[in-house]
Amino acid sequence: MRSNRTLKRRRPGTRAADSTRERLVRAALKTLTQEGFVGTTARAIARTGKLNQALIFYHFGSVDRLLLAALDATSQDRLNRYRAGLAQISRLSDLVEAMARLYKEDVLSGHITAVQEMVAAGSSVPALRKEVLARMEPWIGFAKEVITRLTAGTVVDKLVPVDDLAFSAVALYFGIETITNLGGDRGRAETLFATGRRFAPLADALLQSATWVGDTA
Amino acid sequence: MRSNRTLKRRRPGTRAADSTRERLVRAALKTLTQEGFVGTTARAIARTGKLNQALIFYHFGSVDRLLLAALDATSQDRLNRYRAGLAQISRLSDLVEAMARLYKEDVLSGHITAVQEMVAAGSSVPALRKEVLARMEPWIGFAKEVITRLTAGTVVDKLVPVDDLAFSAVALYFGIETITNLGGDRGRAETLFATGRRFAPLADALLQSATWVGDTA
Amino acid sequence: MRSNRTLKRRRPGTRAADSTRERLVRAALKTLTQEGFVGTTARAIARTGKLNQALIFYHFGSVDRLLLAALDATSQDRLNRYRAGLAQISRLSDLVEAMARLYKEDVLSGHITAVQEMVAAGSSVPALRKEVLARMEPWIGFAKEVITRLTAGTVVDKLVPVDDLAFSAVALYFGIETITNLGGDRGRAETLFATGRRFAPLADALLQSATWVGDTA
Amino acid sequence: MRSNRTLKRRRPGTRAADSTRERLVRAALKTLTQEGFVGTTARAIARTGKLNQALIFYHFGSVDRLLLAALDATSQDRLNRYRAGLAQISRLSDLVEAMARLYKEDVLSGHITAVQEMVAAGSSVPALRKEVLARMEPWIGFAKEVITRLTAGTVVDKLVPVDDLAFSAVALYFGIETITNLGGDRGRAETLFATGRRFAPLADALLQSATWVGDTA
DNA sequence: TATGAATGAGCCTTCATTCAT
DNA sequence: TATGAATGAAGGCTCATTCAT
Repeated sequence: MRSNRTLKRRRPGTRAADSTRERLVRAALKTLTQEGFVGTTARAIARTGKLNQALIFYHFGSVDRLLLAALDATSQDRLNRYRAGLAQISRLSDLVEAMARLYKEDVLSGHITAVQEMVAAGSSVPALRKEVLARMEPWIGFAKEVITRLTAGTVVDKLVPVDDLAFSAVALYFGIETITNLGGDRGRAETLFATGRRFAPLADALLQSATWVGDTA
Repeated sequence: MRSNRTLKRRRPGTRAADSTRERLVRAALKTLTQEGFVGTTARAIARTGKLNQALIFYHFGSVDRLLLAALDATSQDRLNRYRAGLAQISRLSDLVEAMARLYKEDVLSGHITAVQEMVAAGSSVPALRKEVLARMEPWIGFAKEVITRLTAGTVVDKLVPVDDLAFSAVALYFGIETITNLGGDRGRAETLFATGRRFAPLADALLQSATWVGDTA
Repeated sequence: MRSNRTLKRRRPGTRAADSTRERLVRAALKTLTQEGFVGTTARAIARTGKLNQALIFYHFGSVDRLLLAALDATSQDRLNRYRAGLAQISRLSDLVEAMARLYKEDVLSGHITAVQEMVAAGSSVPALRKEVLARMEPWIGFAKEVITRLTAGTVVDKLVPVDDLAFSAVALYFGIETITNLGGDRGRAETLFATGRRFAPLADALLQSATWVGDTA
Repeated sequence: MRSNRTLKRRRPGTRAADSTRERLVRAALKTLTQEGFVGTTARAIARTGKLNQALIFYHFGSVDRLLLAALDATSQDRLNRYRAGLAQISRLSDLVEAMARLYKEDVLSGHITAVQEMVAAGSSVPALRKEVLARMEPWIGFAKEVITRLTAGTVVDKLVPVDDLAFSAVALYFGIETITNLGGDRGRAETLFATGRRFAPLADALLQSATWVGDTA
């Protein structure tokens, strides 16, 4: 079984062959979304990318490490996008808008499915757990930042532990993606965004009022 | 690839051998929690249950079908437990208490990990998706019932679509379990329960007041 | 592999259960024609006859022995039919007619396919060879009888070894069946009969004249 | 069941590894003659050729496809031999001589047994039928050529459909081989050749005279 | 840097057969 | 006489990985 191997380091000279590495990463991501993690074998990846199977091992040492690298790449890329997209946000209603936009990007690019597949893979394969978890942490940290910013000076900020909120936010996000991926339809997720959009203004108002109360106290 | 097979029906006469079926189901569940889905091979299950590998195919026709049967069994069992445990609940604070208790049961029995593994498997293996999803629906339905009961006559009931809440609740639950399973530590989930416990009374009060408001209107 | 086992004797009391034996034999024959020898497993036979798999072993000791018994039964039955059908024949033209009729019977009953499958099986499975061959010999003997009768007093009788003719006749017969079975169409065999029918009178005439010549000599 | 699989195409770059392909083909052929079709498993072939089992699947995709490739190879090879050997033949007596020589070659090389095994396999395994039949057709075509040449200008040519003769010739050939293979002794086949040798001159004379008759007409 | 070939382990599944009832 | 359950062996095939070039 592929995923029982240990994750040994290996990384040949990072010169011109980077394009091959990139092609491998892209192929891995694509295969992940198309075939699911269990279908993402060395052969399948190579087929998807029209590459030689052995290149996976030459460049990444193992399939798992390629997959992790792919997760890294996509995760980094998306995190940057999210940082940029949410940088100026200070109200829930804006947050919802921005998130809806970013989520749509994720869906279209297929990246979210790939990431979700890797999270599921983390469950399925003990050897991957630690590595996958490590790649989730930045997201929790980022969620924390955003939440902190948005709730600064409100009751929420004072009463609710941001850690819990951040953890829950990320968990909810992946939970939704997991079920969505099972059903193959994005309908429910989109409905959720719509609902969120409807309530954001109200929540913003509540947060505001709560802030004043907090201030007078 | 095991999971590429179709899921053919099969079920030999259900007399005395039921205990074998049960042992197989238990072994499958145990293997799922111990080795992860990818490690839950026919051989591994047989080893865990000290059973002959061929029995899996005699009784269930395929590994996937055994796994699904195991999910069925555990899911049914737990759903009953949850129904019973939450039947009398009408306040959030009670809900949190009850959930915390049930969750602890789930953790101790290992059932929650097994279920989570199967949900992840549903992602990883396209052929399993539909089946796993079908087994999630009852939970969403149940969540809807509970939420409906708890929010009856409050603003929430009037404003927020229960479907969205139910879906989110289940997604959050599995999202939390997924990350928890990655980390191998229950700490974060427990912290969450603690936080929930702290806020439930407040939320109850808010719901109540909201109810009055609604009444006067 | 089923067919690697030795053929041990076994035959429980031949009382009322004969009907079960018969059903098994019929099921074996039917499976042979429908699934081919390799598809004729204990399970498949049991399924075809809606019988319990274990009965095969109870009544016949092994799948191979059931198959051989089936070959016996069908072979005996058909040989009787052929004997009866060709008993009064003394001319080639009559022979062709009779054979065409018998062949049609064989085809309709499916028996010929079953026999052919067993002959092929004899090739495929060394352990079956001797047994199958033994069941072919009566046919060669019968062919010899018929040929002897038909050529009695003709040149052919004096010049050509009847053994060779008989052997060739049977070989031709099974050769035709083999190719026919591959193609799934009886067309070629029927064309052959038509041609035979056309030439039989001529051949009869030749034989006759040859007889006279032989007589005068 | 091995033979239930579909026959997928596959053929890796045909450079240096051709010798492995050849070794596989040879091993398959040898196993076929030594163990019979049913005993010709991937493991058995690998053992015979002292090759890694997985090579079969690497190079041919499936056992059945290797077997078919083996049949192709041997069939092509022998057909060429037969073409060459019978190219100059214009009389039955020469034909019998040439055939006897070629047959002996076939027997010694074991090729005829292998082919016969595959023909039997075609019967036994529905999935192989079409493929095996397709590989028989060239032989029927070749037989037609030879028969046409030999009977050109004779009554036979005018009266008997060559198609029937060709079909019968091939059927007889494989029928003989089948029974021979069952018995494990070549005696009967050789006797047949001897008889054929004895009668060929007579038949040639008859054909000739028939020709004259035809001419005068 | 790339590749075709090769390998050993392992997987799911099925088979013939046996056994207790 | 019949049957459901069980078993050990084997089968076809795929996988991750390595190797020689």
